[in-house]
Amino acid sequence: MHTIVGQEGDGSYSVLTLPPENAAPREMVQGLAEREFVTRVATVERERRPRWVFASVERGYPALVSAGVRLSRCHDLGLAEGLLLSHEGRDGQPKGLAAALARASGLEPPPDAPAHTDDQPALFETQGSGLPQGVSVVDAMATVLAEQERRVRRAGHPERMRLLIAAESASALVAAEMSADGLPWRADVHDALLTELLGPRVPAGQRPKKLVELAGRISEAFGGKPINPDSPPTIVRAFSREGISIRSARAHVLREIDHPAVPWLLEYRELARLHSANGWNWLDEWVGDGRFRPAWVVGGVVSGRWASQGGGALQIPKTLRVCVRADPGWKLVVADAAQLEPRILAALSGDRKLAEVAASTDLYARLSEAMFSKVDHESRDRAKIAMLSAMYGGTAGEAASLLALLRQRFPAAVSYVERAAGAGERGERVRSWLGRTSPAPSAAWRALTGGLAEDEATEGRARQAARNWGRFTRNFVVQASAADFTAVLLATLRQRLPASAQLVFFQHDEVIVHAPDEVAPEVPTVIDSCVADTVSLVFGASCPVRFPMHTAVVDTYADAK
DNA sequence: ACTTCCGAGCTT
DNA sequence: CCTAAAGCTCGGAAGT
Repeated sequence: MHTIVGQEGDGSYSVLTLPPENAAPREMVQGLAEREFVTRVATVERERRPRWVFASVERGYPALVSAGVRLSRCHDLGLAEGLLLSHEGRDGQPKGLAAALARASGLEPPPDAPAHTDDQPALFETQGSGLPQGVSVVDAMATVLAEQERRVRRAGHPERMRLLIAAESASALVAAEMSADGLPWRADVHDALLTELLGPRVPAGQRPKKLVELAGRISEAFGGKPINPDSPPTIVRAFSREGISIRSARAHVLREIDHPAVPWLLEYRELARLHSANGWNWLDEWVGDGRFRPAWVVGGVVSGRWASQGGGALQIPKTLRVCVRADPGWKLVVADAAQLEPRILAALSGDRKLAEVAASTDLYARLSEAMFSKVDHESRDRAKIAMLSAMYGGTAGEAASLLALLRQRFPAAVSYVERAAGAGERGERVRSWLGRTSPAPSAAWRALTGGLAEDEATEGRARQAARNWGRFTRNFVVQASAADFTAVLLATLRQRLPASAQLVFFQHDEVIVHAPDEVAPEVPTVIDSCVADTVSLVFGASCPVRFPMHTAVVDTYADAK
C-alpha cells in the first residue's frame, strides 16, 4: 500500500492512499493544516505502515522528524526519477515533479523549477513546482509513481532496480534522521585539544600564539624576511632565493628538502590546517547541544556515495575522533565493512576463486597466499596493490606486472573490471549491480576521442582522455555496487536496530550507532544479521562471499579499530 | 569590494 | 604523493 503526501499550491496538505492492486477505492484527504497533517501521518503509520511517497524526502521529511514522527518505509519520487533517467540514458533531463508528470503524459518536460529559497521551508516543496493550474500535487505524484513502476518493470533487472530505489529512499530517511539526532560531539574536549596544540583561543581572523611563533621561526630560517606560510607561492619563492627550486609547496615536496625552515613549515601546516578547517570557528558554527549536525547529501556522488554539505562531515580528521564521545550511560558502536570493495568485486564477477579468498576475514592475507604462496608482510602488501590496481586502474611502479599475475589467478574478477574499463574507453555507460548507471562522457570528451586525430599530440590527448574515462568506469562498477550494498545495509539496519539506538554517522563503509549501555552489547549481533540479510537481498541467498564487519563498542570513536 | 580560480590537505 | 578518484573547505591571489 502506498500513501502519497504533498503540499498543494494553497499551502494545505493532502494525503492520498492507494490500496494494493485496486483492492479498494483510493482514499483522498485534502485541505489539512500542518498540525492535522502531522497527526494524520503519525496515525496512518501506526495503523497501516504504508510505503510513504514523497516528492523529496530531503525537503519533506525533516519537519515530520522534528515533530517526532518517524516513518518505516518510503519511495522518493525525485531520487527514483534520477536513477531511472540515468538507467534509461536520459539523465540530462529535469527530475522535478512537473517534468516527471509531463514525461508520464508524453509531453515535453518543462525545466526544473528553481530550488526555493524560503527562510521558512515548507513541509513539502511543491509550491512553484510548475504543475499545470488545477492539478492536485498528490494526483500528479500518483501518476508519476505509476509511470515509475512501469519503467522499473522495463528495466533489465526490475527486482534489482526496485531494491535500489527502496534503499536509496530509505537512505534519505536515514540522512534526515541522522541530521536531526546529530553525532555526539564534546565541544569541551575539542576546545581543550585546540588550546593544547595552538594556545589560548584568539578572535576569528587572528593567528593563535603557536602559529605566530612558528611563522616567526620560519621567517628567521629565511634570513629574517617576513614570510606568510599560508601562501604557497611565497614559500616557493623563498626557497628559490635560497637556491632551492621546487615545483610546489606541498608537504611531500617540502619533506625532500634539506633546509632549516622545513620542520617549522611542516608543523605550521599541520596546525594551521586544524585551526582553519576544524578550529574554534568550526566548533561555534557546527556543534551545539553536544551534537555535530551536518547536512547529508544522499547520492551526492555519481557512484551513489553520499556527500555532505557544511562542516566537512566526511573529512573529520582522525585526530578529532576523541571528541566523538557517547553520552553518559550510552555507548558508541562503530562498525566498518572490512575490505568491502574487493569482496564486492568477488560477488559481482562471480569469480569462485576470489570468493574463496573472500571467505577469509583477512582477505589480503589469503590473496597473498594464492598469488605468492606466502603471507609475509611484503607479499601481503603486493597482493593488496595488485587488487587495488585492478579496481582503480593504477599502473605506477610494480602495478602492471602484479595485475598480470592477478589476472592469471582470478581471470573472472579481473576481466569484469577490464570489460568495464573497455566500455568506458569507447564512451559506453556501465552499471552497478543494482542498476545505478554511470554518466555519459561530456561532448568535449566525445569530440576529442571520436574524431580522426590530425596530429600526434591530439591523438595522444585523445588516448589519454579515453584511458581516464576507462579508469572511471572501471572503478564505477565496484564503487557504485559497494554503495548499492551499503544503502541496502543502512535500510536494513534502520528497521532492525533497537528503538532506543540511533544511527548517527555513515561514511562510505562505516557506521556509528549511539545506544544506551543496556542495548549496546546486542547491537553488533544485530549488525551482523543485517549484513547477512543484505548479502542475500543484493546478491542472492547463494552468494558465497563473506562480508565480515569490524565492530567495536566504545566510549569514544578514537578507541575503535 | 566582489567573484572566480588555484593550491593544499583531509576522508573513504 | 609513492594505488585512484571524488568531494568539501579554507586562504591567498588574480581578475572584474
